[in-house]
Amino acid sequence: MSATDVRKPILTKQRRAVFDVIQSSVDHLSAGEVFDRAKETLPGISFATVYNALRYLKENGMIGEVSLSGGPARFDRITTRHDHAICEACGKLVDMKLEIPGSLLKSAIDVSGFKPRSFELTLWGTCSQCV
Amino acid sequence: MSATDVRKPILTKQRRAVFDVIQSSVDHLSAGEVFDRAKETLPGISFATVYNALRYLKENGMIGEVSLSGGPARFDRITTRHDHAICEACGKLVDMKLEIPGSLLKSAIDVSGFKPRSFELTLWGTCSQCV
DNA sequence: TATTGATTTAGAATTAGTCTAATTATAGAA
DNA sequence: TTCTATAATTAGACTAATTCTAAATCAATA
Repeated sequence: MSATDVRKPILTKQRRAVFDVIQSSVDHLSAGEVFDRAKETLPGISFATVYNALRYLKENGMIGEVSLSGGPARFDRITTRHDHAICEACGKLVDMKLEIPGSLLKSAIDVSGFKPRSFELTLWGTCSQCV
Repeated sequence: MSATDVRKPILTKQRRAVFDVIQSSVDHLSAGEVFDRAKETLPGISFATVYNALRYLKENGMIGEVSLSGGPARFDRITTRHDHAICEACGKLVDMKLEIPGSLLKSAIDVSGFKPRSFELTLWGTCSQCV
């Protein structure tokens, strides 16, 4: 789907169930966790459909994805640009909305030579519970 | 191993082979790619040893790790703090050394409440070859 | 209603990474 | 040097995460 394609996403009942699971959770769920919760409303839903739905929703900008090292991908109900802090002790993932200076972004674009789509600052460290 | 532990890492010949593979590649190799190349100098090396060595070298600050969504972890010969640009079309990973303003880092620490260990700006977009 | 294309399903397959138990290598003590 | 303890390596089984396949179902529309 190209950037100029503005068709409204088709939400089947399976896709809606997956979407609702993500929207209703503050946490960043893995595909397995989404599957477990989606089954509560749609007991017959299959694992493959959850994966298909996650990909579809992501491609249509309805959910976000975060990948951490050493674990499954996690899905994010926030789709606007934002940042993450990751606790290396307990794995906690915290959303942050930081103001990234335009000059920093400009130098990233200049140095890489990339056409930018998005960007994110990630902070690794220890959360207040784990210190 | 704690931050105050300054013992010199023990480099067996397998660990050295793995280290050399990563040092001699500008690309960010996956564990599988490291295994293939390490076998060229050490034909008997096993997959498990490559994983063990990668973990050991990482814990001892001799290599870095980058995780992208939808793919295996990749290893990085650069161990000093730096940033990455990722091409969403071809998967290319480009190293960048950006000057992250202290004020930005401070607000990330304040917002998250984390004790920081490291941080990184990631830029997603399209590289010059893929535009 | 019949057709067509998209979606879902179950389960197999694949990929990435970890674990286990036996073997081998290494460093230090006797 | 030989013995002993510890650590590292190996092969292969295992687990977890994700993707693929082919058949069945569903939904829109001719």
